[in-house]
Amino acid sequence: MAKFLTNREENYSQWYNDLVIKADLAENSAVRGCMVIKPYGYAIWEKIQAELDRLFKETGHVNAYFPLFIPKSFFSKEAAHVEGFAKECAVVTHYRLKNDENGKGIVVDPAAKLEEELIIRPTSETIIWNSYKNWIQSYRDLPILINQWANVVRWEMRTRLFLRTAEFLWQEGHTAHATRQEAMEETERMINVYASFAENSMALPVIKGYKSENERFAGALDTFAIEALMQDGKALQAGTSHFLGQNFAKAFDVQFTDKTGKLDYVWATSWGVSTRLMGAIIMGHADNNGLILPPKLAPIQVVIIPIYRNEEQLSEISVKAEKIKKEFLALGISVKYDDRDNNKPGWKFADYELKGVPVRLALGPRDIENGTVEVARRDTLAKETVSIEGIAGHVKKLLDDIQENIYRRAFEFRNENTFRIDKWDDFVSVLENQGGFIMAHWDGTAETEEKIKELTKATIRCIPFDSPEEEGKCIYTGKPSKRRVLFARSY
RNA sequence: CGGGGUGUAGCGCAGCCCGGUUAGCGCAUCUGGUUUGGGACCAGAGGGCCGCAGGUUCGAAUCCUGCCACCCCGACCA
Repeated sequence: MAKFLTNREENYSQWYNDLVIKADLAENSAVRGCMVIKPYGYAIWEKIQAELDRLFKETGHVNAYFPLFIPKSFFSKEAAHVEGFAKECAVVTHYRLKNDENGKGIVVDPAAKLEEELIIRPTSETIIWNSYKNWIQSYRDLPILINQWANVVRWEMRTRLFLRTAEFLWQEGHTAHATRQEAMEETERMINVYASFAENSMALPVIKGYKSENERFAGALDTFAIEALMQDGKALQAGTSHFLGQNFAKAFDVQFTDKTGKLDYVWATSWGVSTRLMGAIIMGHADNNGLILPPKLAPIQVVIIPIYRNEEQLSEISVKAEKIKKEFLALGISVKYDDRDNNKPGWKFADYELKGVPVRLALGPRDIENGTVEVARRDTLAKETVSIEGIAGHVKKLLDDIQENIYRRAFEFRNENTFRIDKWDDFVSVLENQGGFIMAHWDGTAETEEKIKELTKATIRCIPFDSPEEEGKCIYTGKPSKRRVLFARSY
């Protein structure tokens, strides 16, 4: 089986690329590093969006929209921020084209040079804080809890569908608060929202923690992240939440009068997840037969495939199938009845497996006769024949079961591939031979972190919130350390 | 951005080294028929600016130059 997919064990990254293309999620476009997200892939993104949007609103946030373009001068107001993003910015310098004088197509009109160049947003802190300046005068104007769904551009050297593209879709929350504590609470709240989304909806266990100074967001005082382990033993940063302190308020001069009448700078956070989550879902669950979508994010949760020898049988099956379909819809289960006659059932079975549809029902003459239906689950590929009576309830439970099972599977995989390591040689050999998460001591210096990265390509993914205090010696320098941190090679 | 590879029908590829009839194969597509419980079969048909732009030549998919895109390995990064 799976003769259309590269084997995962043979070539992991080719397997990933094949899967994205063959499951019809996305493809490369004519523009370097930019992808076309195809309807099936976009449908998954829409499910992700819908659930996250619900969670954001539940925690008091509202949506708004800010411009795609950021004047260059805004960008340079926060020093660390510009430093971090300068190398990957797309810049608009002109606003008009004209016919080439040699009659060969069109050229940029040099007369139409912009007074001030516009940066295509790689992230929106600066353009947003420029607005916040006008919105905030008093503590009564706070907090501001805004999220925006947008596209951003980061001119990446090397791109991969969903994991790293020059343009990507994301959401970015930008909040403003009266106190340090409130902003810190918000930063924590949102990393928790991301973590529970990852675990409950994406069925992927994640580790929450602080980023080391090196890995922090440009302009942040603290960055929290969730890190997931992929099947090839590499880590994927799945979401970040930043405590920005008063950096952007100071850069954009956003002050407010507090309850005591004193002027102070506003405290800020920002937080985001992107279409990269698609990559996490793929690499977290999929197998050699294709995608395995968590039922909660599957655009099609159940597919019904008719098996028939003639038109008569088909119409009989179709009547039954449409009836079942209604029962599913009544329970809020999304279902597709695939009665296309250009492919045989076996072809459809393989195709829906490739696309990761959690549950497949096959309905044939045998079933019509016996009042049964064949139920196949994508996660285990197990098949059973059950009574057609009460099928919707049965499948609903099965979907919950699949959601739970793939989470458990990913959880066990992560546990089996998380190592507590105290010797440098072991550290290197685990990274070389199997990958995975490594919990090891670190002396807390950026130099050591840098050196370890240089030698092993592993970085500190995060300092887990729940990493207990424990006396130890740095894995590389042997200097004293108070807690273990999470190392891994990463995407 | 450095090193390596690739680009020929919707997809996967052969042809290129050594220039020369009408550019070929498999899958897919269309038509007709037989089929349909794990990627069906037979017969026929359609589909090509040989990545793009220049150059060499009587003649270029094939040789040369430039550009574009993709893949792999580095540096950078969500």
